[in-house]
Amino acid sequence: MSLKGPRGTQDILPGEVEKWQFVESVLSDVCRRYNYKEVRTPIFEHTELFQRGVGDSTDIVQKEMYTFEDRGGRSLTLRPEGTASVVRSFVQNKVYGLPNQPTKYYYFGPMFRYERPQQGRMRQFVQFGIEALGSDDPAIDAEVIALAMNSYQELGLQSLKLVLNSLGDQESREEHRKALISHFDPHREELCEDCQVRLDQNPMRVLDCKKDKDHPAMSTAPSILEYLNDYSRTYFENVKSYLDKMGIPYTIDPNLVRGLDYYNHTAFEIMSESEGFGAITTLSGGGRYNGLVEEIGGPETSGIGFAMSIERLLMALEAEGVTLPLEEKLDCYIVALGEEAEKEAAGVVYQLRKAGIQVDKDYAGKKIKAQFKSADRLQAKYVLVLGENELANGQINVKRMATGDQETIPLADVVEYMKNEFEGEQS
RNA sequence: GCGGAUGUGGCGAAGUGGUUAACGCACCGGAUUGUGGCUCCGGCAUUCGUGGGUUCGAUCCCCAUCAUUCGCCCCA
Repeated sequence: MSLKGPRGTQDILPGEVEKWQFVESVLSDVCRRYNYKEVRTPIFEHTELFQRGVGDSTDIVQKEMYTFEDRGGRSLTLRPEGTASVVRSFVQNKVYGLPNQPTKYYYFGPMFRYERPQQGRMRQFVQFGIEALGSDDPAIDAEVIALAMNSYQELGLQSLKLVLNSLGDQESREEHRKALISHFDPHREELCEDCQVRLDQNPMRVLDCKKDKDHPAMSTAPSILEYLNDYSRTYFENVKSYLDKMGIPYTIDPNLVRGLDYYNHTAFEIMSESEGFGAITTLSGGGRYNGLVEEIGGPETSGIGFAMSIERLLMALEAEGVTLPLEEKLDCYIVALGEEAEKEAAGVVYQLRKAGIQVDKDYAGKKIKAQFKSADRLQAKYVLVLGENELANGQINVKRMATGDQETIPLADVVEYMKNEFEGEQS
């Protein structure tokens, strides 16, 4: 094979795609209950949107974007995440002016990052995410987290860990930033190269460096939580108490820093604690991004959201041995014998399908035995046999595969008969 | 961007410097003349990721390249 799909992409074939459809339907239904509406935005945007939205100093913008120039000389980028686009859409369509704020959206679709693929990391991957724009009530932070946890639980995941932190507001962060710099600066030379850069650009990110995590200065580093001003502290306390009321357990991690620049106040990640999940344990992450809407050119509007990777969700389901309730059985397979019967069978198939029954037949000219074998492999619930004998008598043979019972009925009644069979089955 | 592992027919997996490259699964056909899941028999014929080199000769040795995969960084 000379032509393969690009690196880090995958085909999702039947057998696997049903899982995606199922997951998608469950997530949509959770959103319906929380009253989040679907929004669909383009998968490419002006590069500038991500530079401003996600942040110039982030890894995503610095080295992971799929950026290209179109024929008109515009710089476009395949979206690396969903929030920037949703916010852009919110501003562009003046959604902030509509009644019924906050605006609660969800989305589902492919994202693109130029990275080295490994387990749970693809260059094209699918995210499900939600955004709540226009409220700075801590209750909605809790709602977003609840929706995330609820989604995983609904799908059957057990080994989850919710990690929570507050990054504070602008003022708190500035104080904390100063404290961090004066704390780490004396040790500057002992830190890894990346951290030396981080110390200048975004000292908070030094905290979640895995290379330097054992450095003595790490454990004594000033925590953001100690630098929260009154508003930020109260806000965080309220978010926690809402979670407590809902009975959602969480772990506070003052070192949880999200990789995107736009986060403030509430930040959270959900990890899988399942054995054999692989090196990457983060299933989803999110947080508050007050100020992002203005950054994109809209009115002062607060926002919070989160995104999960469907690939990682499916990995977690696999790791926990969760089996999704997927229907694989075929309703009905029709076996036709002889040229006349073939023609007649085609009509029967058409009528049954129009009546809502799932039907398939042989198109390879197989003999009866082989046709039955196909039916068996497709896990057909019923096999209808139409041969010369039946044709001559205006009848058709109906076999229930699970039991092997069969009976011959008038050909004219077959649609009604099968409809009754399936109605009975569902009740 | 860095490091390790791997690359044989649809899939899984042996193997050797030298004529016909095991085997298992799957698939197709037959034994069974109009009825599936078991058994038996047969078929699936040239291909050893790609390019170059060493050699009388390479799937097996060397180099390069590509791809897959695991991990680091970072994230979803």
